[in-house]
Amino acid sequence: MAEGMLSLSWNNHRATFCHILSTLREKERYTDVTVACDGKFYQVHKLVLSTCSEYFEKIFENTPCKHPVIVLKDVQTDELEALLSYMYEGAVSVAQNDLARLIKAAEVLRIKGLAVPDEPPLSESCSKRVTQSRNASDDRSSPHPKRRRREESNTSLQGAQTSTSPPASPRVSSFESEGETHHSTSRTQSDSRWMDQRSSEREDQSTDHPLDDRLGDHTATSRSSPTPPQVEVMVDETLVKEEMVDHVDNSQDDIVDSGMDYGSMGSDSRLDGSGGGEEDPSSQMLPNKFEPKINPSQGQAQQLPDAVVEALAGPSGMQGWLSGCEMPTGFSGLEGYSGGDGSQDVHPPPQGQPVSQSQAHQLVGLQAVGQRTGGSVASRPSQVGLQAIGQRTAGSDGTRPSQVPKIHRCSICAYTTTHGSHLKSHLYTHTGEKPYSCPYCSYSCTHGTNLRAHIRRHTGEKPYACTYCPYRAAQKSSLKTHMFKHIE
DNA sequence: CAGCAGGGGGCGT
DNA sequence: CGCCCCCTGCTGG
Repeated sequence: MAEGMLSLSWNNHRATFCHILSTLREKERYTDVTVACDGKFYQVHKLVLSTCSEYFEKIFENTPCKHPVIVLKDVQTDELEALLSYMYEGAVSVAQNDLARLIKAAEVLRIKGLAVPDEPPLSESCSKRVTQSRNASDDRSSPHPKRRRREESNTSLQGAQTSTSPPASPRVSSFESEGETHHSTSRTQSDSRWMDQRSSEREDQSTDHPLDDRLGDHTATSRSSPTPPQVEVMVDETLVKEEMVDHVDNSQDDIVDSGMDYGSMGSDSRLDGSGGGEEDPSSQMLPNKFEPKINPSQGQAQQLPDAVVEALAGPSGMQGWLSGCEMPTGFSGLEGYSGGDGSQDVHPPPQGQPVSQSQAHQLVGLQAVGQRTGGSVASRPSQVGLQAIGQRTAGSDGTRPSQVPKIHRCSICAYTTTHGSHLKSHLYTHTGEKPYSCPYCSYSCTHGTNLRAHIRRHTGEKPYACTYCPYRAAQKSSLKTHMFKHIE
């Protein structure tokens, strides 16, 4: 720099940034997006999500509302929590058995560094990609040149990979070219420090691995290494890189475009974090509590082999699902945020019913990780999560009987109504949005009627007068009660 | 009494 | 179909 110019470097910038972000998340401060997952709601920041995932980035680009709610269906809460920790802190600990699931979820959400290469500046990546794409096959067979992956266990990996003949992935990027970057410790990047762990990975992203590879990979890792249950997933670490590499190529773009189901709606603050398909109305307004911990028990439920198998099957099956799901099941991409009414015109089978076989299949495919339950997918309210939050259905059999009143169903809970607008207000109970604000105080609510009743408190208005005495009540029910006195 | 939430009906587009 | 309004029931303080 020119003379007289000083380069000020904040040594702890990265650590501080990470810490503050985590803190903000814990305190749910400045959060501007809610991620709903299997009955739980997580208040997070668009900035962080979009920084760590193109998927989220696209969602936000296409979602005008200020505080969208993204409903994730094929991701389980423990996975989401782990991924959030990963995004906010750059690292997360995950049980080895859960790794496959986690990666799978990361793929779905296109989490950089886990499922998607943490792309370096475009110009660079593009050029490289082009040149390398041709060599994809080569890379595939030896994708880890530079990874310092756990050398111990990867022998089988390699075998598996070489044996597979994957479709060439469009997303090849081989930053493998040695020597590219090194550790994130370089000072110049201080601004983006909190993310740079990931960025350091880009060097190894060879996204061209086929699913099969992934399979092999997982199996190998999970089985061959009797290692401790906990695997440290550090972004800088080889472990992650390896996984990432393997997963990257799953047509993530498709996912983004066709939209996993997510619905978004405006919401303010409080969301029900109580989980479970059916919401207890009384608990709905409880502040959402973020649970930073990965739930180990959940992870255990699924044996590794299964997870691996699913992981394998998932991506490939998913594409079809994704592209086809929109129409048939009525999943819609961005819809239902406060601007609209959140209801979807779909004809999904009501609980537990008739999803056509093909649809069922697709649904199954969508349950990326863990919950592939065959035909029963649609039967559990909580599993409907992926669908846009509000949905409507014509007939239970999906045939749309010509004049049966349309049923609008909430896909978060079992609530149904024939009134579209009722669904809308009902959804407020899930999103926490309270559009009606009192001009006199900070009170706000979800019903205009209730607001009016509330305002009477301020105005002192008591519209309900007793016909027998001067008594007046602010609530009709009060007058009713009062009238009993006269009747007696 | 205050607040919440579901249901029904009317009206305008 | 969406919006608005009203009614009602329930809960908790």
